[in-house]
Amino acid sequence: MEKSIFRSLIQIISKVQGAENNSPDIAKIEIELPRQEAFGDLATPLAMSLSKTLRRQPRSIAEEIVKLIDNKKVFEKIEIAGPGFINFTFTRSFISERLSELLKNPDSYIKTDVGQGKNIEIEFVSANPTGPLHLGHGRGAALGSALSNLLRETGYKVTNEYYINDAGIQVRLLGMSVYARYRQIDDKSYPFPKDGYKGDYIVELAAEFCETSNKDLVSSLNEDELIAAITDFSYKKMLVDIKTDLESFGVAFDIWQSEKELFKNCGTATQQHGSTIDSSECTSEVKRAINDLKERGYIYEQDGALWFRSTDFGDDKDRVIVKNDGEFTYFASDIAYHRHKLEQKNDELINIWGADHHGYIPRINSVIEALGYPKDKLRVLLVQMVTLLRAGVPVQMSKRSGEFITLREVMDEIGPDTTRFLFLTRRPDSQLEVDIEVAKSQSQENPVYYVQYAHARINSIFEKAKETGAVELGADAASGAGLHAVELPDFNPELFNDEDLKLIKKLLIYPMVLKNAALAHEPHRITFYVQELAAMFHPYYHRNRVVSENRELTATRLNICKAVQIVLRHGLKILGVNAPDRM
RNA sequence: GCGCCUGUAGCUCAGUGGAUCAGAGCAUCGGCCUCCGGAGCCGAGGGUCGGAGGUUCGAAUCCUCUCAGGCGCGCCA
Repeated sequence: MEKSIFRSLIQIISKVQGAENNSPDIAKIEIELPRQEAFGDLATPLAMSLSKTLRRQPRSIAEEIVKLIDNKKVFEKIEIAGPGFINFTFTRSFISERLSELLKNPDSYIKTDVGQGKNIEIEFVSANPTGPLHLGHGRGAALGSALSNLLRETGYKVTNEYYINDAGIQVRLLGMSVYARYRQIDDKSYPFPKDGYKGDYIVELAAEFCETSNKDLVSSLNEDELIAAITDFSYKKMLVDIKTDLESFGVAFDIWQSEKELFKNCGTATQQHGSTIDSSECTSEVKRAINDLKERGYIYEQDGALWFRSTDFGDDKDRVIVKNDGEFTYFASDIAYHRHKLEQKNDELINIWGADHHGYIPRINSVIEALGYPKDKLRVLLVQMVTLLRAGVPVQMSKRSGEFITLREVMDEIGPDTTRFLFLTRRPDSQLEVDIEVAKSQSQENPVYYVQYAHARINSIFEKAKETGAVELGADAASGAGLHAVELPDFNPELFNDEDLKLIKKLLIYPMVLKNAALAHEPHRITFYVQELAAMFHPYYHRNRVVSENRELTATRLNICKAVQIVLRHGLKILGVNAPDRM
């Protein structure tokens, strides 16, 4: 819908700007929703933004623009209001034509092409495989997958990626913890590692290893080998659990990138120690990355360690990548990882991190620049912390102490749909308090049900229509479950009342909402839109009888209902929430 | 101490590239089941947008300071 305004404005903007400034900045044409209905359907502050460069009064620019727009088929009226807003109101015939398009070709109507086929890679969750996912991870997972869906619907080619930190000390600590629990099965006094993971799941892992492992094989191993075997078993098991939880949560990844792989030196999986960096062909990603930076002159040695000069790119201090004991830091593999992603023909990278990693942003941005890429190639989105309460009392979250509430528990208690919706109705950068008791008790009046109910309700309207034979539904109607693909007789735009029109206009701006949400990387806008749409539909339903004796009116309203359902389904799908036909 | 994020209705939160409204849900109070699903609808009350300055014709929105909460500031991950 806003395209029609764009078209009109693009044609005339250069005329208005005149010869002295003939580079119409189309990207800067903003089209927005007026705050009040009385101000028309869509509005643009264009005249006001032009007034700065043209040094003219906004209202006079607006007048000139309005005079030049000549499209009576599309615009019912164009008004100048306030300091220089141009308000557009569409004609009924244009609205009805757009509604037809939405009904006949929903995909092409909804599809916008802000992405222009660009490859975009989103890395999210990436929790260490040392324990079950907790609620904070759930927030990142909800955001990441919704953003991924959103970008896919707006013309990007999206890859979802999970980075597995399977090479570091945390995994070793997991192994030591499980090993200790394993030994404790026979010897209760066996010491537990000081900073070990204390959760019950560690005990379970030990028991499981005990049950499933080959006894003869185990007894033939020395202690180091046994620890290695237990470590391997444990983190792989955790990874399986994580994948299972994510699946239940409706989150899928295209790539599971192992950190360990980045250290692989032509087929050997052992992590390389020592700071000697060779440049032979047969070398690990990590070493190649460091060599790359070295050649570019950003690496130096000091105090027996190898440093990356990130201060060249605005970081507070330089960062160590190989410690003086010869071990790589976590940062080293992260450099390699990002270099690897950049080499994969990705036009854009997005990382979704917990806010506790925000201090890490300058150094990773430095890496992008040091490798010769533009800084804005990578965008880090921060997800603020989730504070968990149970009946008003904060629950301490710590994997090490073993006291935390898992994503799995919450999904089991309140369901994946509610959990996702809960996360997606908040801006990612505001801290979130979740009271588990409240979330549970609210479940009957949860906003997600409100939206889903609108969808289910429409389905039952179709059933009613079919049952009463008020209109002839196409052949699809007979197929039973899920009437959303139903074929309907045409609608008659003359029958639209004010409420019909209001609802239809809300539907028609949906692509604009998607586009803006995609540009801002803010899926929560869809959540709010979908709630608003449901909040318009329910009252509409109560005041406007859909299935009636009047066949033409029935057909018209069924079409509107169908359009509402199409948009609701689409929006909910982006959010990763079910759109049930019955509840 | 320095840096990042956040302070909006009793609660949980939208709105924050100025103009064109301080809003939603929950909770509270009062109505609606001869009629397509009451997980719904209609209505009411409730906020000096943390505070103080500043810029402007105009600020929840921008600038400065301040108070409060969260999170960072390792040759940890």
